[in-house]
Amino acid sequence: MKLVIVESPAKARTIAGYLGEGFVVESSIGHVRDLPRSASDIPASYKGESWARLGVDTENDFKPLYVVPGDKKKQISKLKKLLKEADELYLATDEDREGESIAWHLYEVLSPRVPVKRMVFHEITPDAIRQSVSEPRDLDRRLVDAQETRRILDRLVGYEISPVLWRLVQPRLSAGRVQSPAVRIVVERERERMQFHSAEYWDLEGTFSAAGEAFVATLSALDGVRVATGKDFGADGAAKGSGHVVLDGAEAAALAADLADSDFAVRSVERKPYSRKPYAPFRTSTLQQEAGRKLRFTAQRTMRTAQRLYESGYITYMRTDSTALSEAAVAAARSQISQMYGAEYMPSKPRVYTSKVKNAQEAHEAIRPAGDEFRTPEAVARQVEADEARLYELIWMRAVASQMRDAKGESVQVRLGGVSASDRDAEFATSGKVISFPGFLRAYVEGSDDPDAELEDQERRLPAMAEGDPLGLERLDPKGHATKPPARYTEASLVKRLEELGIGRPSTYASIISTIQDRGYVWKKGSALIPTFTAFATVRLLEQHFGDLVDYGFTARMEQDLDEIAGGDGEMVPYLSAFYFGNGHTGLLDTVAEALDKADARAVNTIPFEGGDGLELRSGRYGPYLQRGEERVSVPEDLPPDELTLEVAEELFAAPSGDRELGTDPESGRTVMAKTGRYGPYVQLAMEEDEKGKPKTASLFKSMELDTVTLEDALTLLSLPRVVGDDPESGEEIQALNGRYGPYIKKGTDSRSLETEEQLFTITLEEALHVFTQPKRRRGQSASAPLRELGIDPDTGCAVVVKDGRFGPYVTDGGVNASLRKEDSVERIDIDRAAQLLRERRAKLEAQGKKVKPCPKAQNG
DNA sequence: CAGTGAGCGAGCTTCCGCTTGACTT
Repeated sequence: MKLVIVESPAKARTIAGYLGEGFVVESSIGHVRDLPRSASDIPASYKGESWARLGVDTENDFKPLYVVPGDKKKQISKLKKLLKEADELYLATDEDREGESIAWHLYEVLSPRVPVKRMVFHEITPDAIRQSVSEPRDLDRRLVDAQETRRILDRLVGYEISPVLWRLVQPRLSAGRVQSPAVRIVVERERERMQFHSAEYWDLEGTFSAAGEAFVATLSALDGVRVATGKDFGADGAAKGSGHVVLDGAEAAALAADLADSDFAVRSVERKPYSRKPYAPFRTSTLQQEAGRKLRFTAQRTMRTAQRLYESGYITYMRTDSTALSEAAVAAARSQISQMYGAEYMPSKPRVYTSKVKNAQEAHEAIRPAGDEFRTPEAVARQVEADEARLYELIWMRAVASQMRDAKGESVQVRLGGVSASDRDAEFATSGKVISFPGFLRAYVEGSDDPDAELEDQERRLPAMAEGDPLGLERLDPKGHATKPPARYTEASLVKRLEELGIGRPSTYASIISTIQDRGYVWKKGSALIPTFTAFATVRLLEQHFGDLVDYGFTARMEQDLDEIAGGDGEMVPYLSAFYFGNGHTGLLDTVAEALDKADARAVNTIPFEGGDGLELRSGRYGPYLQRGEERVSVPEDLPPDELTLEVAEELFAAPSGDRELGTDPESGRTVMAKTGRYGPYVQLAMEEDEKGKPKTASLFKSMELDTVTLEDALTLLSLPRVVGDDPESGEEIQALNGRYGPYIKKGTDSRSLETEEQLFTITLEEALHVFTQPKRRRGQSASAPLRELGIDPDTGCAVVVKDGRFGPYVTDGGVNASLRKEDSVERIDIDRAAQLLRERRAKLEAQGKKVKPCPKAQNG
């Protein structure tokens, strides 16, 4: 038996059918080994290494530590079992950098004792598969090196720079070769919008008639000088260049009146043939863009739906950067064209699409209907769900249209004009388009991010006109226009931009969008991607200290270097060493150190704010806020940055967010306010402007909410502290109060927490005195009661127990404590594991030069 | 960012790129 391993289970099923008896086809389900993802993935024997967190031994030739992730272990043992029965192994993963690497990892993990062959194919057809079996090659170690270099570089960048963000911006943030430029693209667009000043300009829209047929034309020139359009204005709102005239509303209205009785005639008619080629079949990025524009799908929904179509055998592989069609696909498209649209829609020769995508690896075909005969959308719709049917139709239309003839027609430009009562020459222009042969447009019209551009695609007919023809004037309307800031990115346009820059891969476009949202860099309003204030702070830090990383050309340069490694003109270790330690330039390691040393957290988190003298916009621990002198006010997180104008800022200062009037305190006559502060929601007795001192405040109980708290609740809260009584021994007053850590009672400088907020009002003097006789202890915790007793630690001879603490469950021997790890649980942990954790903890304490407290028994003996 | 009294066990977060499922309700 010969064992063939491919990457995808669906592919394995198809190929198994083509190879038949004597072959078993299985899948690796993607990569089978990787650097440890998080601390819990690091084997215990490596935990102590200084480089364990990176998973790359930077001191020893960047040797990577590979582990088989938990979710892949089952598949590996399955493959191992099959390999025992096999007398030959074919590694048939994709023929690109990642595929070659998967093949190598499989080889390493399976350590086969039978002959191993590398087998590659680009088309999944019986012929292609049979041919590739008969023409195997060897593993390409250089290509594997290039992948490993890419993998390690990404790890070094991500895991060295992210901690800088934790220190200077916020914990849990992330930086990476791909995500950081993506965030920067969105931030830069928002910056442009923030700096944008709209310009107003006017023209005239005239309705004319020729031979009884009406049409519309726009004022294009006045006294021979071109009338300005949107393109003549800069982002600062000022007109740029010369040779045009800008009209304001009054001028436009005056001109309209002046032209009301003028005679108009056609001045020129210019006809041009019109022709348009179809679009290439889909690759991942264009599918995501079109599904976004036409079906309003997110990138994720598109990929999920395509995955189902692929698994059911309706379409070819959906993660591809190629627009190439196999011969069988071209034949299928052509036969469908002649059947459905007629032979005149079919070009004499098949169209060939060559990809212009940067860094394309082209391991697969374009995305198209599967098989040697395309199933019609109607046939597929009967068998699948709505989303799948719609996406299939889109894929089908695009693939079929790509092999159809060009659309043909004629476009016409008409100029017309007249002279006004005060002798001004006004020229108008209009254009039309007539399609004489629709060609591929019969099957497919591309969607657009810009609705105006989409309109252009429509046919527009004009009446028949010739130079010198007199025209009737039906009406003249002054039209005001305003220039608009560049549109925000959508998922579709961001994917397009990333692809243009060669950043990211087909398998990751959708997850890039998810990542930048999950990390809190970007949020969606409708389909627009809006950067958060955190994103501004992060991008600014990265621009100032890691300019190379967020440079849009970084990935392209890396790809060139990887190509050199793959081609034998470069080597991994010197390359990584230069990148990390530096070589005639500053390496990553020093750049990180310098950033930590020089960057000022306050400056980093301050976002430039136009026009606000003495006004600072900052991203802080509690979200974004504005500061002016001593005054501070929160900025709502869902306020798009470009809407934060000086005017809005003033409004925010005037009415701090979330404030609510609850009513009047009958005793003092003061207004009772509910507010949100640094420590959460609270109520307050308002004070007059000129009053001195501080207003009385009280935190809400946990059971209350800011939106629902009543005046009665507020008055109860504000009645605290309550005097419980006097201590008969010392004479000191005992008070019940609500504080930072919840309800408590206080006697002089001594205090004890209470169990419930209710007790603040019900506790008696006797009960309070009893509470004071007890030792201080944390809320809700009976005096250090262990969750479990594990027995005696063989290392120390002390009893070890599991306790629950602030940071979750931990084990302790009375001297040293150690938190349970992700892979541990209170129920399953045993004494051996606990002893191991304690050993590790002791070692770590010693390494940090801290004292290791011995456990009670060791102390005694 | 409103201001009021503890005592106590840290450890982990993060990258990019391949590929699918899932302890249960």
